[in-house]
Amino acid sequence: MSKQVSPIVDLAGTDQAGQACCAPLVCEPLNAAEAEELAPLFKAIADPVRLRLLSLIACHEGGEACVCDLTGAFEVTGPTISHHLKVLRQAGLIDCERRGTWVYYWVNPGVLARLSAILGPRVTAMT
Amino acid sequence: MSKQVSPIVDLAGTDQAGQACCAPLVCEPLNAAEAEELAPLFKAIADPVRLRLLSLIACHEGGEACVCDLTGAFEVTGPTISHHLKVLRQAGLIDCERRGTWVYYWVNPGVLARLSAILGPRVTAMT
DNA sequence: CACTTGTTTCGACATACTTCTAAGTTGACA
DNA sequence: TGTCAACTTAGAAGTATGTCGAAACAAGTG
Repeated sequence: MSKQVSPIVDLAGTDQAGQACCAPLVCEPLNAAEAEELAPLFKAIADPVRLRLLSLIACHEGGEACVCDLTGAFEVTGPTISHHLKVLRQAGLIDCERRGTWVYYWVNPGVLARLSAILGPRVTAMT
Repeated sequence: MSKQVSPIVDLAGTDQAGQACCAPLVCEPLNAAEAEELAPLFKAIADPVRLRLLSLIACHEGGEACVCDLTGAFEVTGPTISHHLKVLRQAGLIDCERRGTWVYYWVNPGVLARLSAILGPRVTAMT
């Protein structure tokens, strides 16, 4: 499951072919395969710590944050933060890179947009 | 069927007071309280069966579905479906009503819209 | 090289979750 | 009233998750 830029990203929300892959779940029934694929993504953000981590990273200046910027904002230990970052990374929601002593994380906006589109009440047809 | 809007609904996505409650998490950092409140909602949809249940209910004609319409679509037993429906209901994502022999479920669209807005890349300022 | 700081991995523990079978409840109908 | 069908609740088993402390790994500095 090599992270890097994952292929999931191009399913951002604008369904270029009108495929069911991005239609809001209120528009047409999710099939089993789609549900099996989406559930782990929602599971990744279904934790208060991970939700805040995601938000902190996304809002941090430059769009990226080093682990040391994040650890201080929580009451949990470093290893726990590291574990949660790993979960988010394995889901494809964030990516990271080591630069010298520090490891920087940034959000993969396409995946987030896809989840938003799935839950969206209607296709936001704004070009 | 008129779907009895619950109080949560007015947090739909258009933040009437510019409150942090509805700003996308990529815009400003989620605080601990908000994260604690949102995580259970995401957890409720972080399961393939519940994701499909939600979708099946939302897409069913009339916007509502009886349990017997849902059970057949899954490989799990009736009690398991009932359990998942309860989880969705307790999260506020769906509501139900007994009418005679059958119990009908419908989606609370406001809650879904709120989650979508939280994940959304930017406030969709379309009036 | 040794030492310090930043970050991840490992192993363990308690808690929570998914699913099942069995039994209970509610309402329709003969 | 008795019986059947639709659902829900209760209890149990197996698995997954969140958290920690200890230890390992990585990179800079003296």
